[in-house]
Amino acid sequence: MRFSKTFIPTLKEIPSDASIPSHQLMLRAGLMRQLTAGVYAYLPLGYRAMLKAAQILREEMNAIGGQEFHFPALNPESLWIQTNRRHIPNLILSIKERDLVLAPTHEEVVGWIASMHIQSYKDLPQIWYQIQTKFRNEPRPRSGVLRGRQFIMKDSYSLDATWEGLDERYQMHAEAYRRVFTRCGLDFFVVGASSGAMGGSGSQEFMVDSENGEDTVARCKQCGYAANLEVATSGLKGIGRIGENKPVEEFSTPNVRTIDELAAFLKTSDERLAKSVVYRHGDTPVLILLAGNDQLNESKLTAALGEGPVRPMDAGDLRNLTGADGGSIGPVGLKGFRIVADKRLEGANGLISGANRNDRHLKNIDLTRDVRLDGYFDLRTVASGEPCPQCEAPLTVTNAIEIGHIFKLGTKYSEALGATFLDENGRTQPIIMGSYGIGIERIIACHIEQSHDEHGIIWNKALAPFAVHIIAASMNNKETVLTANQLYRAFSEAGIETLFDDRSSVTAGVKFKDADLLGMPFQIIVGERGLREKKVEMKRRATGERTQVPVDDVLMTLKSLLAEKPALS
RNA sequence: CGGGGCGUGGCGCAGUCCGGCUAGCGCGCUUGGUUCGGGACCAAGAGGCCGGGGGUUCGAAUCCCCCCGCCCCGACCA
Repeated sequence: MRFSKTFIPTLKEIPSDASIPSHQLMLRAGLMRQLTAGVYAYLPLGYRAMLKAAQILREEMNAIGGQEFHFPALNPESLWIQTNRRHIPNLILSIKERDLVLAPTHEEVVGWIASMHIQSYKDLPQIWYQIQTKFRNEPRPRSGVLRGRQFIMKDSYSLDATWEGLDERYQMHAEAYRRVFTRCGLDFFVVGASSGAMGGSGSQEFMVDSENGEDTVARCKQCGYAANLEVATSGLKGIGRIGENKPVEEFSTPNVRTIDELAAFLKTSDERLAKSVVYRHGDTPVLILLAGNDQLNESKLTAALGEGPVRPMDAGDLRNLTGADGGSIGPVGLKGFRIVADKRLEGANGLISGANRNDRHLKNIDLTRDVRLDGYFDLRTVASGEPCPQCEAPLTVTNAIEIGHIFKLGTKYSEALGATFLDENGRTQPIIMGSYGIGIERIIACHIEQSHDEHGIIWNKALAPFAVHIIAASMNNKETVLTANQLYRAFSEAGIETLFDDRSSVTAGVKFKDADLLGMPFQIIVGERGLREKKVEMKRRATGERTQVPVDDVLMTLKSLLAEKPALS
């Protein structure tokens, strides 16, 4: 395309609303503009990049037998009431004038179609996918395109007759996703994840390391263990039992509120101090016991307690129910609470915990003797440096951006929607589903996060809006214009996507700056200087390396460079 | 939803505390000329309900009240 006829509004200065590199560059390079919080208009250059990602997705989805659909974004509200997802907090945006909602995902629609037309095990398995705009009632959009209220997603759904089939479809997706992200040139990794409100039996996330990510993951460099902090575990040992088992004894702890204060007061480590944290699970008060100063992990707590909302108990309720304040709560003699403990406390004795009287604690607590527990669960949050659960090497905890998520859903949605089939024995069974998503904008933004410098974007060949950027240094020089035009035509005829900066209104300097900002993999600079020797300059954006190439050889040279396959990771 | 910041030509900002001439600066834009390989120069221009509403005042971008929008931190995150 000719630059002079293409809408590429570049910005010299950094827009004040953008704080992370990908956001700044997507605006500066004219890929997109923000309409309102979390909603972006994609301009020609940005949309081209997104189409590149979408095409890769199509190819890889088709390769595993996926069939492309286009489901409606407008859904009847009733469909979401049927699956009990209408009122999940911060999920659905709705239409005021009708009982319609904007779909945040498409399990419901898939289930609806399947319920009508999948009748026999012979109709299964199926992989249905689409690339479509999703809407979400995001409370706080942020980081440019990384968390928006409207975004484009490749979502696919597998339908199976057996659990083994689901495993197979899930595995196929995992592999397809690896190929997709590899082809996109992303440096990514896979973590075990929580299935959260989606339900289901297993899930993994595809992650990109980034300080600007809002997910936190624990990883082991030695054995490759990786998990979202929501589910990550560590090899930290339980605190076990100690020899003497004295009777429980109350003692005074004036003004002690936190575990650290208690440890300081007692002049001991926090090892045998049991921290009590108080929550509500629906209407049920719950006391959670943790070893020392371990941090409660709410995702794990939610999973352990089962269906229903989980939230911290407010201070007033706590006082009414226990007669004490936060720092003095404990499990012994506590009435009306469900009590759960972290696994590190399994069978422990000799513990110190709150006495349910302000400024008083109890010592010599034996969980097996003194407390009516509802069980031990893994409830703590892993911290950096703790031993890996698989190999004991220290774990590192870092931020990451989620670019894909795969779920084994099971039968939750098919049951709610009546999506069943007849098995070989003529029995009605719910279809076993999986769902799999990849955010298109996130692919683009993550690539830019991973591939830019102080001058601009550095596109890889797979996602670049154009493979080549021809710069006519001067449009006043006949020879330059002629050669640049010839090359542009030759490249185009050879099927090489080319952006030709043919602007006569700006100086060469502006074109060079824009070319670096836009970041196409190869720049071909046509100018008087080189043409005296019948040469043009070829610059690799990634390395800055420049070479003089005879005009007659440029096409061939480019072709071979563009054919180079990136190393598969 | 809690905390913080911001809102002034297309973009980036100053002016707001302490009210006062015609609301400034840089970039961009238009026209003419000179330049022409790393964001050129000269000259002349265009472009503003100072986020919105209400109030105080002789007088409001500036003070007071209400509202809206955007960004950041937290809560939340299919």
